[in-house]
Amino acid sequence: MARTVTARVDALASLAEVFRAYGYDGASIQLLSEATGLGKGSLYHLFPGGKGEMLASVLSQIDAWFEGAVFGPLERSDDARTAVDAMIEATTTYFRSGERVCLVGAVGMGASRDPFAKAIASYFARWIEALTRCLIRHGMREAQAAALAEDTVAGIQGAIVLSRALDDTGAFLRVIAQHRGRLLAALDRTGTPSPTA
Amino acid sequence: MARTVTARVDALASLAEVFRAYGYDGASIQLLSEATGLGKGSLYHLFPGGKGEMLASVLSQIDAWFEGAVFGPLERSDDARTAVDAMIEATTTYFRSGERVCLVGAVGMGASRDPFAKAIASYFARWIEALTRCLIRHGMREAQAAALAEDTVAGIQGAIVLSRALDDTGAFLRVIAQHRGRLLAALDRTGTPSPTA
DNA sequence: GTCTATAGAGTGATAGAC
DNA sequence: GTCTATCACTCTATAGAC
Repeated sequence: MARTVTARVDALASLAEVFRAYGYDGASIQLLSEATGLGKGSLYHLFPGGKGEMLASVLSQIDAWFEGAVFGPLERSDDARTAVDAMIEATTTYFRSGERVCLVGAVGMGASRDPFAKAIASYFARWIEALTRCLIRHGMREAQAAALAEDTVAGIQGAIVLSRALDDTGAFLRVIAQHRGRLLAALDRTGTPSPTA
Repeated sequence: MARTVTARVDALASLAEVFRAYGYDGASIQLLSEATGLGKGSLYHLFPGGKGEMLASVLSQIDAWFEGAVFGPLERSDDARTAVDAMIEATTTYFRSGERVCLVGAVGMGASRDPFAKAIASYFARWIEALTRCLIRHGMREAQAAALAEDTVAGIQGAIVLSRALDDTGAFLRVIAQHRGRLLAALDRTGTPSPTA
């Protein structure tokens, strides 16, 4: 049992890599088998639901990572400026400045999204919610916070699309910098003034 | 010969629909054949390069449409505010408020993007360039115009990703409204002042 | 007849499932 | 490793315009 759980977790990183590189349809069982070093039989033993369960598990692991590294910190922070900067840094690192596709977003754009639609929607809803709450706790009006959060999350996704399309991580970094600047500027105009009191 | 050209053009719309719905890998020749109403033989006669040539032709047709409906008008307009609004409206309609995926962006995120990388990059580069020039012609500083244009194009792509993920066209409309507001606000702060002179 | 557009059975390879 | 389904693609045969 423990071995199964460990083996599953160990496999997830390799599975994620393949899904990211080839998409859901393009990721063949053979590729997944080679990447994990597990035979086809072992893969189906670990993931009886087949390829669908493999992707679902990967998406769930991604969601958990973001919960721990991005969403949670946003909600728990007591300084919105630091929290925003931490989010920017974490996502820039995670998405490798746009070289690395957002698997959740990519699956959502694809043909086979239906079985994963709930997981995809909740990932983005959670991200927007966490950022919104962070901004509100800083004193921002709810409507503005929600709009800004939605805009920022969309901007990060767009930055990935654009930098992949142009094959230019600079595009990602520039777009993200704009969003960071807007968030910090809006915070400066809000509630707690930074140095002055 | 003329018949061939017509048949090709007629087929492109159906091919595009299938590529959009199923992605490049997921779009089987059988699906493409059913959607166009053409037998496999006819498809391969019209597109000797196979599926790759079909997608390349579709991308090229999309590019041509945007050139005529978006990029060109942006560059030729003599009022930036009107031009920005026209771009917003054209893209909102074209992407059906985010229900319709951007095929160019989607292929760029996918595994089989390599053969189409040039076309994808030039589509986005052209869009950013056209918007940048429109803003510059209005009097905006080049650096600000370029940053704003890049940010806007990324934002539109992100809005599509987000609204598809959340299955909510409202997300698209809200994000696009934010970008429109920022463009117009920046224009108001620039060169030609709107009513006052 | 010639030629082009068409259809669709047939090819080998490879998919996912077990 | 085995199984069946399906993949992209080829090839042959034919229908109709001139």
